[in-house]
Amino acid sequence: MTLTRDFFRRPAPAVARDLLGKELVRRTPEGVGAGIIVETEAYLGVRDPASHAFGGRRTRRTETLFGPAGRAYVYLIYGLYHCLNLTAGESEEAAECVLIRALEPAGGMELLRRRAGALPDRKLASGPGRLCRALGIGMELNGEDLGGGRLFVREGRPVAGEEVAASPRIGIDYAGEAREWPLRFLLRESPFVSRR
DNA sequence: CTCACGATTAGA
DNA sequence: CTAATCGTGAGA
Repeated sequence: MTLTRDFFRRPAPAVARDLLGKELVRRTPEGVGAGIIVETEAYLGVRDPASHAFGGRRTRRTETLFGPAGRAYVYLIYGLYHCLNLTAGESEEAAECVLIRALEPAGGMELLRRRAGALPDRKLASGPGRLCRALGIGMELNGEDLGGGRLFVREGRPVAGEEVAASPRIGIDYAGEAREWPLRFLLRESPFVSRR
């Protein structure tokens, strides 16, 4: 039912692709919020100019990227928003991960709406910053094991190959030729993806 | 120590 | 189109 470490201990692009249709669940004292993953991006770690770990950068921030697969890598962006990644890859040295970019809200709607503020349901969790806000994900979850119960991924609905589209990643114009690598995966027909 | 800047978002 | 807002990472 819930995905175990072996699921994440594979190349990041495969993990990113296979996460589509799965359900991300967040448990807090206030209640449970959940959503179906509809958009992801793979980051290839030390060999990916778009990755925080590019070139082997191992710092306080990137430490969890160099740890085991199947954990949350959370960071603050623009001093305002959080982004949620799930660590992946067959070797820890590679420092690969998958960015969760958009969810289709699927549980705890009242809680999600309350945290997201005045947004239509289709935008509640559309975008990496918005989904973290809606699910109540902050730095306290950085390094969190996805088997710990506060945050995990489980089977959602099956996804056929024709439903999946790949495209270049968003917001990495600084990454040279890597900005064209087709490492963004999304459900073609989903109205909940962050961009068309 | 300084300083440029970001895997984003909301709003004009 | 720009502002918001602060931790990070590189370099002096």
